[in-house]
Amino acid sequence: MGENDRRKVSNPLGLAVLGLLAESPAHPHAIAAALRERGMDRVFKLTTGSLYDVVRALERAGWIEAGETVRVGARPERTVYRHTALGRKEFVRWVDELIRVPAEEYPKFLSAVSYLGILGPEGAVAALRERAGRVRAAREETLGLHREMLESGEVPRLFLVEVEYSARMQEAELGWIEEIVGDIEAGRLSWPDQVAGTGRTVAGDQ
Amino acid sequence: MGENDRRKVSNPLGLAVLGLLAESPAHPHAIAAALRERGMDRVFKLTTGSLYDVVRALERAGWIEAGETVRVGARPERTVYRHTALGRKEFVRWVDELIRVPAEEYPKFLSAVSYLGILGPEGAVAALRERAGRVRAAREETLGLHREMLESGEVPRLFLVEVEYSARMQEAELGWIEEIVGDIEAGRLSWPDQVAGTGRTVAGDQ
DNA sequence: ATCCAAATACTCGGATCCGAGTGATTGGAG
DNA sequence: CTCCAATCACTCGGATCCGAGTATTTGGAT
Repeated sequence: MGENDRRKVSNPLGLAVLGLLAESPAHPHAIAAALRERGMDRVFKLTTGSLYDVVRALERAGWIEAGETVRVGARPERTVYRHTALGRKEFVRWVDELIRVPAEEYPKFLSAVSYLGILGPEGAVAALRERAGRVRAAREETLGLHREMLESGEVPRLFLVEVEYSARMQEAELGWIEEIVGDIEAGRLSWPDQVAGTGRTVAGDQ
Repeated sequence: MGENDRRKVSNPLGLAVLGLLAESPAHPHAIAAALRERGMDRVFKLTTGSLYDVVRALERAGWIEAGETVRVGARPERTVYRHTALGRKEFVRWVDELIRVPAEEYPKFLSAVSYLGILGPEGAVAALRERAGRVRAAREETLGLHREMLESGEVPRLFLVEVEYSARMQEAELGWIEEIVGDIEAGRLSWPDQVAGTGRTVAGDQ
C-alpha cells in the first residue's frame, strides 16, 4: 500500500503479533486476548479477521511458525505459533524503520479541516468546540491510565512512552483548535464569500 | 471500516471528489489532475484505482451523477460527473462529522514507539534522531509552501488551515522526540534488562 | 439437574484498495 | 513528414481487510 511497501507483511498488527510471540508461543485467539488485556488495541487496529490473515502472512514470510495443534476438550483445535530467529530479527528491523522514516499518513481530521470553510464561521466554531471537548475527554482518560499504570509500579515508564506520545499529540491538537477558534471569533481568519454552503450562499456583492 | 462506518462512502478521497465537483463538473482523470495540482494529494491518498472506485461509489449513493460521456478526438470517452443536491448536503454533513467526532486512528509511528525498548538505549536514540531530521525537513517544506501560498496573495488563509495544522503536529512530534531523546541520554528513562534485542541481551546479573 | 450467558476458536465471503497494465493520441524534435 | 515521449483515460485482478456468522464448551445462577 504505502510506497515503502515491498515489505512482506504490511499490517502493523503483525508487529504486535511478533511482539507477543517473542515472549512466548500462543495461538491466535490467545494473542488477541493478551493484546486486548494490555490495551494494545488502542495502538493497533485489532479485528479477528485481520488477525488470522496476518498470522498466515507472517507464517508465509517465515517470521513465525506453527507448532503443534492442540485440542483441549472437543473445542476447535488451536494452532500454536512461535516466532523464528528470522522473525525476531525482522521485528527489530521493522520497528527501527518505522521510527527512522516517517510514513505518510492521511488522518481523517486533516481532510476535514481542508474543507473547514464550508461550515461557515459559526458552524466551524461549533464543530471544533465539540471536537475539543471529546479530545479533552480522551486525553483525560489517556493520562489517567498512564498515571495509574505508573503508580502501580508494575509497568516501567519505558513501556508507556507511546501513551506519553499520544497525550502529547492530543494536547497539540487541542492547542491548535483553541487557537483557530480564537482566530475565527476575533475575525482574524476572514471568510471569503462564495464559500460556506448549506445552500444559502453568503450573498456577496455584484 | 471504522465503527462509525455505516456511511455510504467511507474513503476520504470521496470528500475530495465531492469538493471538486462542487466547483464544476469533471471527469475522473481531470479530478485527479486538479487535486494533484492543488497539492491535495498530501491530504488524501490518491491512486487511480481508488479514484474510479470512489467515483462509482459516490454515484451509487446518489451524491454525484454522470452527465454526458464526451469524446474528444477518438480517445476513450470521458464520463463527466457533476454533484447532486444530495451530494452537496452530504458533503457538509461529512465534513461536520469528521470534525466533531475524532476517529480512532492508528499511526504507524505509534505502533513502533510501543516497542521502542527493543532497540536498546543507543539504538532508540539513533533511530529517533534520524526521524527528527526527516520530520524537520518535511516541516520546513510544509512551512515554505505555506508562506509562499500566503504571500502570493492568491490563496486566502482559510484554505491553508490544514497546512498550519500539519505543521503544528509535526512540531509537537519533534518536541516529544527531543524530550524523550534527552531523557534517554540523561538516564532519566531506565531500560529494564530482558528488553533490547538483536540477540545480545544486555547481560544483567544472576 | 438444567439452562443461559459468556468465553473459546475460528471461517467465510463481500467490500475495498490499489498498482500495474492497456491502448490511443497529441506535440514537438529532427 | 516521421517517430517517440508524454499525456490521456481508464480497466483489471490480486491482495487485503474485516465484520458477521458458526459451533462448541465452560461456569454459574436457579
